[in-house]
Amino acid sequence: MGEHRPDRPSRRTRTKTTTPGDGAPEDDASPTGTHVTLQDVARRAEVSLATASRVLNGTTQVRADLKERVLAAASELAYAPNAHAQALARASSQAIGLICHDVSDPYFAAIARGVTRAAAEHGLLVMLASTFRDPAREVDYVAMLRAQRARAILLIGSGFEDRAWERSMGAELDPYMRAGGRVAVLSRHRSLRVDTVQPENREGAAALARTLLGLGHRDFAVLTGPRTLTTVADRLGGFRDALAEAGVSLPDDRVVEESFTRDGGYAAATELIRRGLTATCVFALTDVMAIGALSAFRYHGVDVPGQVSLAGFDDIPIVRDLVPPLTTVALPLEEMGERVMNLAIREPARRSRVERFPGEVVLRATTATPARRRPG
Amino acid sequence: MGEHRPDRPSRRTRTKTTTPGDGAPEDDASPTGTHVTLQDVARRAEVSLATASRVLNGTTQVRADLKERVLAAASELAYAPNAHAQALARASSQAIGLICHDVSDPYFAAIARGVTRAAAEHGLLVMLASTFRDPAREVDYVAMLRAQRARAILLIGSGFEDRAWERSMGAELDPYMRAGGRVAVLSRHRSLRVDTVQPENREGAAALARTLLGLGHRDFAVLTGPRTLTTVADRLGGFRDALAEAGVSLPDDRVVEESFTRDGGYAAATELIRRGLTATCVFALTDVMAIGALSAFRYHGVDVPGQVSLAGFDDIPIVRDLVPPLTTVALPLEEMGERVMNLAIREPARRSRVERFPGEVVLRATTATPARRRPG
DNA sequence: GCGCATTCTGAAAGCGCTTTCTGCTACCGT
DNA sequence: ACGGTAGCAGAAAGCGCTTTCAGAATGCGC
Repeated sequence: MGEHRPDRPSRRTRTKTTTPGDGAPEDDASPTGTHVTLQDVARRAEVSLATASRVLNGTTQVRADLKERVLAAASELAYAPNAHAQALARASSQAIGLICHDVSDPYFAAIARGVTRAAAEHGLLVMLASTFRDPAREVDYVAMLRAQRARAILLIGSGFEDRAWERSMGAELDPYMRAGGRVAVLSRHRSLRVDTVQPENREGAAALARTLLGLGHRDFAVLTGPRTLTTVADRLGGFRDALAEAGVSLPDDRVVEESFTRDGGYAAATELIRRGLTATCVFALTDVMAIGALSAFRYHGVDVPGQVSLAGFDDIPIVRDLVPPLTTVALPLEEMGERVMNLAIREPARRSRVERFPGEVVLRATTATPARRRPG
Repeated sequence: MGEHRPDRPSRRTRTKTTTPGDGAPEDDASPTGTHVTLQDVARRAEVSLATASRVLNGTTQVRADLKERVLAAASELAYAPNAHAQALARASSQAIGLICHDVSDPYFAAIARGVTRAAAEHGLLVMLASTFRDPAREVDYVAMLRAQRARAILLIGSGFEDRAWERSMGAELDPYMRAGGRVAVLSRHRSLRVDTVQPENREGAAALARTLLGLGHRDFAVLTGPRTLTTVADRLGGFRDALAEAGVSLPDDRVVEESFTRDGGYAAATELIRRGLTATCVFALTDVMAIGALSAFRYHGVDVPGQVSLAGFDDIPIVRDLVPPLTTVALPLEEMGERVMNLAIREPARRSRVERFPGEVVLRATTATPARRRPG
């Protein structure tokens, strides 16, 4: 019946619980406890819920004056939409999950940087989980992320070669993916048929081996992490195979296994020394281990590269600042992080994509031609 | 996209018809698109929604056989509760927000490690945001986290001493806190009345200054980050004041400002050299800058600590592996991360708590008694 | 055997939002 | 002038869960 009133009639319609005494100052701020809802905004703007929603989302054209009222109301009330309600209503969330072993490891930190950067570009929030290398915890996190209806789950870091783990991981991941969840992994392959960013560990390690061989080394030792990690298998395998091609063998007692950490590297190098270091060149499977090894060598008065050459893998940013700067196989970590993120939110392909990132051998000063004791 | 669920009313119909109890228990694994809901579980267990919910939450005693049926159904369907729906219904979420400048900075990485560890203990998920030192982005993230109804928001890293920023930050934080959101910060104080973990930057820097003075240095230079950061003000202030107490001044041209990064440190040190380095001791306001500085000195053939001593601040893990190992002021970064997390989820106090963490000067090998050119 | 307290179950009302669907007004062509 | 169409506002139906609330079933005392 009514024309749209050109003038504003008394504000506040049948407000149920609006604060009485609508004095001069715009008193709205409920003192505590409850959030401002879209309903509040709509009421204050004297429009329907639907209209308020439309204005705020720009879904549909809304008459200019209404639009303005809504916007004003929203800002006056400092309205923040409830992302959970939105996620529920839209059946999709604004968050992606990132699972890695340990954020404070420079390798993961660099990748996480790439991921968060890429996520920011898409207006996504990153939920970060560190498993501290506990497979069970990894599965738990996937469950949580699944519950959060994360738009995608990113698994960063080597998978475990373990049947039980693969099974329970699959039990979480399968239903997640079946329901439309996206999964992408960095650096793992076995048993997971998902989009993958794959550093060429095997080839990189092989290339490194050849380079080291080219320097004249014939006597190697390797500092490795847990053998259940696919990365270990690949890097160690690639290295060993390339050596074998040149007729150089890598006896088992030259491979020292420790945890994939700085301290692990330190311990492994120390163990090597204890066994009576004869190798002229040591390959630490990750830069982080190499850092520890370098310190161990220094501590024990073993000159690098004078007495022994040392090489790592990953090229985390810090290694160029070491003394001597570390020879390593460079991986574009941050870029890999961006790629895995982008893979995950891209339209799913019929079959899983694999993006390979070759490693580039970068020779720095921890390696030199073998100076002593060449194997006869 | 077709719905293939015969036993499930298609979305958004107004059919009130609950499917009558037709016997045929079969058809579960929905091929695609839609998640398993509690409704599905209840139906399969032939109990009500309420009962299923109660079983899964252990809210109330439920008859043993029903309980068993629900549990079985849930596991057979690989049910994962929708955290958004839970958050909505319970009006509280399982996630906390962590805002830092850059995860890949070892300082933040170490803190993030502590935070994620503590969060895991409480079954919380951490939503991580890197601002890349952009104040506007920081405010945006708070808005997002607010929308997510994050249980708490953790602001890690120095705040900006900037009126406009403080205002817009407050505009987000105030309503959030008023609605029951918890906020805790690490390393900032101005303008935010919230629970705080406070490294004693001023005192730490002062203690460092005194130690350095004690070594015999009288001629200092400082490598600093952006002056709008409170951390810069505190560390620089503390250092300068302690110097002043000993009658040593720190002229402005001895303070080089660069970004708070490794490259910033490198650039700042290079600039110092360009100006004709006369100081016998250089204080880099963060270890990360010190790392860059150390490399710059090495590159330019300046011996540390032979020609110049160098000290940092924070004691990030890597600095003990530098050559020479870096003298610095140690902060228990990981522990601080745990504390700020715990502060945030603890019952809010009537007035904001402040937990102070003193820095401990740890002398390593980048500092020595001044070997040359003593002033005066 | 009956009334009443005691459990436990299921129906239903939200939580805050999006998105039909319906219905209105204004405008168009003829 | 009239039907037809476009454009836009509002009512209401969910999204998947938790949690009252009321009702059914059981047990007890007398």
